[in-house]
Amino acid sequence: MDSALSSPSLNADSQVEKYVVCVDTFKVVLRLCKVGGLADEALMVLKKMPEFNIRPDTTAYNLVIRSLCEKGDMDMAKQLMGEMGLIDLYPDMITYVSMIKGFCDVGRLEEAYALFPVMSVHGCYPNVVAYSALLDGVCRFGIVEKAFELLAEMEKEGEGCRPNVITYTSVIQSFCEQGRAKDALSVLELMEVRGCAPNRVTASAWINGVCMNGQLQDVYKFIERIVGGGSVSMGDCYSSLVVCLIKIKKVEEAEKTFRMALSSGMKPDSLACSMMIREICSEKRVLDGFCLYEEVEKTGCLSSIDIDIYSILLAGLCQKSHSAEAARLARSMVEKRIPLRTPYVEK
DNA sequence: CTAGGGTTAG
Repeated sequence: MDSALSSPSLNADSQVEKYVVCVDTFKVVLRLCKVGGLADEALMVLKKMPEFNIRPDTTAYNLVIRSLCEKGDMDMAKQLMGEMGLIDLYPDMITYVSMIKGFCDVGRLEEAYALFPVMSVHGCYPNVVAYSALLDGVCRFGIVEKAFELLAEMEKEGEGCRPNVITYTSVIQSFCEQGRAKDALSVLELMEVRGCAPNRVTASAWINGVCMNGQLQDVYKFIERIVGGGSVSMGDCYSSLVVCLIKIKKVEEAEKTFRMALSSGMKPDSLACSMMIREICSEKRVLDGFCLYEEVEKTGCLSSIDIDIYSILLAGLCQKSHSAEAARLARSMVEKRIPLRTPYVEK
């Protein structure tokens, strides 16, 4: 990056032919830096802009600030935010949300808090996203009472601040991860009181947390309860459970659960299907994996399954000389126009 | 640039 910027082809004095470098050109580069996690390079690019007589805009600053925040370099991010004023730019909601999230991520909660009065003074009134970012930090650092206080405050602030399903789900996730099932339950109850329906992400967060804490017995009660609410399907809950069981290496239980779900007419989601079949194949039970695949296919929920599964199955079947099954699978792959992954072509 | 989740190596 450094050499590219200082090379003769990208230089303020000798702009390449007739191509005009403008602020959007730089933003393309800044966006690339951001997705690539190159915060320092982004900063360098930003500093280069004036040499091209281009004044960075708020978006440009936000891209760099966000990169720095993601890297955890909050001192530099803070400095940059301060510098915006020097060229008559003002931080907007995106700037503040980035900063709040960044401060929370590194545990500097006080500084995250301190941004709220500042942004209000500048006419940028905190919204649900800003509050949720702060709340997320508060929860992650285990300050339960403060979390409930903040939720109440958001409710009081009115329309643009009211906690929504994403807000509540984040809180539940934090609590579940910390093994605070009771507190998580209070949040779920609070959602119900406020008329905010949990969704599959809420359920997944819960199931994950409880599984990780080894409280599998509680999972089934929870699933019954949340499905009873009518906003999450049984299939979604069992899919999350299967994914989770595989993650904690309880493969046998995962398989039992998965098969049970299938035979009770649920439609497991594509991730659960993919992971389950992949797992069975990795245990060298390719034929079992293939049978399960065919069974899953009958339910019609295979449309978005990980396409690598086909290659894995086909390669396994060939290797174990299950030619009839291999041929059947190959035919259906051709019909569905599913390409064979290159590493498997030889097989 | 705008909050929350989950896989992977023949």
